[in-house]
Amino acid sequence: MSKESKERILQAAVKLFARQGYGNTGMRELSKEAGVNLAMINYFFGSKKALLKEILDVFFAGYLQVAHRELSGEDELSGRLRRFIHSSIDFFAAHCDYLLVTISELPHDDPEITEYKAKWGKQMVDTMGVLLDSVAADSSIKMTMPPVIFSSILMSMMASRFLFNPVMQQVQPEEVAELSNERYADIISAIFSHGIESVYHTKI
Amino acid sequence: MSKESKERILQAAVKLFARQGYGNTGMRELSKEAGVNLAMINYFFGSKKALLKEILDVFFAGYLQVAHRELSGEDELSGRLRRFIHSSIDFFAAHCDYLLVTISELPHDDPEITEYKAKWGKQMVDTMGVLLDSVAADSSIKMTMPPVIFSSILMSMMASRFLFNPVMQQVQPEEVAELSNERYADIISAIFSHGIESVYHTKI
DNA sequence: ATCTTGCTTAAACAAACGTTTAATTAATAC
DNA sequence: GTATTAATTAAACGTTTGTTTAAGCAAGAT
Repeated sequence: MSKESKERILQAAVKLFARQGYGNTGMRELSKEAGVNLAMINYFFGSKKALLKEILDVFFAGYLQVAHRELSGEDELSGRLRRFIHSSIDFFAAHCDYLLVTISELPHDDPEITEYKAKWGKQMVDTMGVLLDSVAADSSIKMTMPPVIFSSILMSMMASRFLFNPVMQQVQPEEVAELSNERYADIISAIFSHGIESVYHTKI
Repeated sequence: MSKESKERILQAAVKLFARQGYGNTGMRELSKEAGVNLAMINYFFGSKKALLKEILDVFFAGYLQVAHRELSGEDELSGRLRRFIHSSIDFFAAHCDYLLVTISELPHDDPEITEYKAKWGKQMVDTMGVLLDSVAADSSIKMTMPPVIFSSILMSMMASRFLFNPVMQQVQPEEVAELSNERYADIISAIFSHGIESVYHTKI
């Protein structure tokens, strides 16, 4: 039952942290949700905070893999960008709770977690930076929008659907449900690539 | 000292909730930060959760006022959109901690808070919906991107700078510091308006 | 059969949690 | 000056927090 228990704890943690927040979720509630004894959580993960770190690791490691795959191609930029956005949104949809935990805990500056986020953030920016290199080979042009800004904007556009979903679900449930991830990815792709074109005065 | 104390509590709460999260912040820590006796918090606000509600109210009420002001004009769409984005980012910068608290707590589904977020979310979408009406008078075109999606995307683009700032500050401190809010607003404005043009095949 | 290893359990730990109480001080009204 | 209201305080309320302990259990190895 070893692997099963550890996995169940992780699943329960992602679910509860996403819906209630890390700080608002207790370990007893967590152990009950996972159907596991309280002490098993610290047995497998060491501490509550380490459990959060594990979640961040799983999310970033998985997503960086997706990003590398889609951005490393040698075909034309517009196709690569479009594929990247579609795959990102697919990944976000498949790991929605992981995404919500990550984004919710992003602004908090727990000294233990901060280095984690910085480490992953750097890799994220480096990975998406190759896109920017393709758009603007000239470094003087690239100063217009440094990689950190470029990445943040694209990232938050892609994540917006899932971040605001809990609220928007209540505001206009039908409209949200009708729009597929596919079409959402198309919209983001169109807005971003045409928008970027206008910023760099370049055809993508 | 009445107004001073209540105000100091609110300021301390926004600061700590933004940096540590609502659930990770205790009332004793809060009272110490505010330089006020522990019991004063519940004396003025009733409960910890009511304090969070107050923060959401202050942020949304203030921001909706800004949004109404900038979107109610009768001048051409492009100017209105640009002004709206600039004013939004100015407001976000001036109330950064409020924004961070709001966004961080947005995905959590505390039954007491959910109705609050839905109420404000609806007003938000209604307000920004007038923009969409100007872009796409034809309702069949508007179905391409319902108001909830339109609002979410624009909102998260404008907020991205402040959401990711704590991380990006560590990744590329100089690049982040060099970019003014003014130029950031210009970038968002350019990306969004040209991007939207491409989605609706309309000149804004 | 004994030993070892990994998993699971119930119970306990001190510390911190949000909230309430009752008493005291400060300010305002009559 | 006295009565009334508002603000502030220290102390205690009962829970719940995250973590640790020590004992028990199953399974495979020697």
